[in-house]
Amino acid sequence: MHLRSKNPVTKAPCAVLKPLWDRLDESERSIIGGAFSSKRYRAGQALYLQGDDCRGLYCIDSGLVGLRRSDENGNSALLRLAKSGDMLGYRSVLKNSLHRNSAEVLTEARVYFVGRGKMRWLMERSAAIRDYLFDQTFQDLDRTESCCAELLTCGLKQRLLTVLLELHDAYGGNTDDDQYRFDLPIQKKDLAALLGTSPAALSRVIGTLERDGEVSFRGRRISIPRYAAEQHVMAAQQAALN
Amino acid sequence: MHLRSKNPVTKAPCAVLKPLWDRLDESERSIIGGAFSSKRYRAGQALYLQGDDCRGLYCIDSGLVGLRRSDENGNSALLRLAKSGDMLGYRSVLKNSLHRNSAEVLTEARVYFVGRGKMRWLMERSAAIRDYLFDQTFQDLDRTESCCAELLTCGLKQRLLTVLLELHDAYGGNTDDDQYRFDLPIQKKDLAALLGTSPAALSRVIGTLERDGEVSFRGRRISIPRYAAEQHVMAAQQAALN
DNA sequence: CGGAGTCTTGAGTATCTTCAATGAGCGTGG
DNA sequence: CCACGCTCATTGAAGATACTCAAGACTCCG
Repeated sequence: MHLRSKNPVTKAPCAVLKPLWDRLDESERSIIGGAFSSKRYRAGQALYLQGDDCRGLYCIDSGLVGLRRSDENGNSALLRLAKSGDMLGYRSVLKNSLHRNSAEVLTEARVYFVGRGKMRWLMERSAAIRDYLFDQTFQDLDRTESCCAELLTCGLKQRLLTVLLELHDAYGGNTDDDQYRFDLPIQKKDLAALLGTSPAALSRVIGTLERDGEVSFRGRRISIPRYAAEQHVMAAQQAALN
Repeated sequence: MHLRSKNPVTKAPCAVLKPLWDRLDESERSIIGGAFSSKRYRAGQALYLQGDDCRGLYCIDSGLVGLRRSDENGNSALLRLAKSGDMLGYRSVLKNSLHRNSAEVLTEARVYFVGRGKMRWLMERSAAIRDYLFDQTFQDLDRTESCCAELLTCGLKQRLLTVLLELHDAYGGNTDDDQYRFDLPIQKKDLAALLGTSPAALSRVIGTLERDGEVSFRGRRISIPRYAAEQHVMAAQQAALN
């Protein structure tokens, strides 16, 4: 991008590290700059599998990655989607433990990687990096807790709407007219897994929502009437109370 | 306990801080020793409410505290139980944010408190305290994520068994004979809220489990046949893959 | 004993699962 | 280009699961 882009010290290695980058001093930057390698993944590949031991930290630059947990009965669910800017595996790095989830690439993705040795080394040197990871952990906890709360209190319909609006925010569709529009970036079977249900049930729920005019699917193109979206967001915000 | 127990520097102010205490040096101990105040709560009282701003950190010495989240429709659920050794509110302290959940005392409890100013001050001084909180956050995240995964994949029956076994571990009943036994420490309506269901549904589920011989309720006294418990635990452990 | 809160039970309904069949989309190889 | 196989998506039907509302029973405590 920039004129001096060949100098590794002047730019963040990937978008995900931009906020961290700004907090680092020159020497920290030069250390971290060379620690990352990057790789492209196609949909269907896995960054790591549940039960693997931890090789290092993955930073998603582009694409969508699903975190899947499977149980003994073959049941599995997507705990969440990770998108550009998210970091995966930092817990296993810091606790030196096995991965508790699988990370599977859902849409073609570019991912940056730091081996866990380097990662630990960086953690010991830089308070900025420690603080940054601490913040990330808090964010993950908030998100997971909210997800948990929604699972405890809401039905499929509401949860589907929540996920769709999150996808809309993340995948910035236009909100020009009176509809929120965007393209569903993942397959419906993955959307179903994210909601903890079957594709069949999802299909039916979408049917009833369309009948009620709360959402419209045309192929992958999704439209949500502004009134329905805002009503849903209002409720969620009021629940969070801030 | 010890001979010199009157010296505040030599003993941890409460059980919850024991693991932290062992990591601190003399000066850190003397600082933190005077920072805590303690208070007894009766069942039904609240430590704080969802939407309150954060006064400080609560450390549970004894008793059970439920973390409840309510949404706009009056629906509410217990996200989790906190027991002796757990710390509440540290996220709001560190992020300077509002409480996202209410903390209500379910059984008579003793709780230690540190104001958020002191808390921050301590955080800045002591790396041991920071690390300790970081660990706690990780544990919370793991627990919440597992809860979320279970909600996505399991029915009421399994979730009830999981909660009962957790309570058994926490509330140490005897495992002398071929039954896991303990007293249900909370009301059934709270147990229902913890499972995200109604007392009515819970009652029915218990009925079917008793009919199948997987659990037995006599008043508050609960017995779980060893084979049923171990089968359930096995499955869960296999799921965690470590 | 009375009252409040808690727990159980019943009946009807809504939601979700499972299995199976069908259809739609897509890439491969003839 | 089309036939084939594959995965994904939808739909139907039957059954299981869970929810709501409401009535009644139980328990604790004054």
